Amino acid sequence: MIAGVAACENWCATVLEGVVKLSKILPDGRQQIVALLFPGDFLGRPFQAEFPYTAEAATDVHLCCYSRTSFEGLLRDHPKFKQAFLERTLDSVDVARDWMLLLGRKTAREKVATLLLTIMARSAKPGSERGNVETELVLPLTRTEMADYLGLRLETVSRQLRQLEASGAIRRCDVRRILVLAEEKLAAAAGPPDGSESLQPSGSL
Amino acid sequence: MIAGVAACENWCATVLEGVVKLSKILPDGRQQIVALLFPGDFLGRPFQAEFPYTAEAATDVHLCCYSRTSFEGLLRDHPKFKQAFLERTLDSVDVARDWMLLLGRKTAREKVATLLLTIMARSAKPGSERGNVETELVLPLTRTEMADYLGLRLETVSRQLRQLEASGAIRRCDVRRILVLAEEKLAAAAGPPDGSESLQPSGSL
DNA sequence: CGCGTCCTTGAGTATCCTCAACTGCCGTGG
DNA sequence: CCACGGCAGTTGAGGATACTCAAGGACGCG
Repeated sequence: MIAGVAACENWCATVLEGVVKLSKILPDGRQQIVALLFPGDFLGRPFQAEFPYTAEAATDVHLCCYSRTSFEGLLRDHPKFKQAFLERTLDSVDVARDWMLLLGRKTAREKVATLLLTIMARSAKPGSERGNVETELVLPLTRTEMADYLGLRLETVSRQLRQLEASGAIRRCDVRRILVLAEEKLAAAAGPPDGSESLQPSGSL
Repeated sequence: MIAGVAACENWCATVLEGVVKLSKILPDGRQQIVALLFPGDFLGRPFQAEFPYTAEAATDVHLCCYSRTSFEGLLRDHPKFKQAFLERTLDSVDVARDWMLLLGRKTAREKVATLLLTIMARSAKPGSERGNVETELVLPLTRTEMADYLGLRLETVSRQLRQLEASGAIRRCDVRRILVLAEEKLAAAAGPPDGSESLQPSGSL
């Protein structure tokens, strides 16, 4: 179990529990979270000494760690494993580019609503078939982190959450806990769906 | 040689000449260019029937095309090739995430300056060792396309270019041709460099 | 109890967007 | 040959969204 910032140059890991954020930080303090890693996601950068991000635990995290070189050996020796890793990496590209659309072209309202839907989708247990009942979702991020993920300021995130609540889409039970009252309203607030929806949101890097 | 929009579901290609833009388009018309493909870059999405982007020629383009399945066969049968493709794909993730930082956290000025530097770097001939002389660079994009890549409006791009000219960093010879008078000024306008600079800008997807 | 962190809310503002007019260029066709 | 329309770009005026700054509340911890 690890909490805090990790260097992540000579090792890789699989997230077992919790959420890890990957971010880029400018010298002047501006920060952009570039990915959220949920259980099952891979953390690391094979075939390169430099790890080009800052990895930080967003919640308490359990990792399954291994050395970078041994992971590279695994990829070398097991074609099927390598194939799976390649497909995951291709998915990571798609996920990053989806987020580019959000960062570049969506309004603050749409950004926040999209984030809630994304967290809901990714933190759902794979097996649990949820009906249309109200879903409670636990935010793994602070307001500042949400802002850094969405390209907004924390005050803006706070205000948009309040407005989503006013619209009846959600209810803020608690700072970290949000009840999704009307998923369709939330989806509407998230803006028009991209024409080419990817099927499975799996495989972050 | 191909110009126009391509479906790109059952084939892949390598860009031989020209520039291809990959974009995501929302039903309401909002558009985000998610990658620019220069000569040597790969175009396609193996292991998936859906191609999740719109590919469009930004300039006249020469492609080396092959069927998706045959490319997948190549990956299957040639581990070294697969390795190279995997590393390129990993680089693509990094490139996309670098751009996320730009989209989420940079000002209009910084965005435009960064774009110019990026285009300069990517369109430089690999062999040509350029001294500190003034470099002329040819934009492969219209103002609208630059805006769609940067998450701005075309008017804003136009104004920022004028201001960069006023600052003495560049000179607009022509709508499409820009003379970089002072690369260090341009770099300054592009904002603080990211702490973890990747070494080679190669390998888009 | 006091302090620090996170969050909320308000007031004022700046950046970037919207709308609109105008220019230059180019290809078409009278 | 020149008029015309369309497209790309520039520029200006005005406005909206999101930011900045600031104050205050809630909560946890020493």
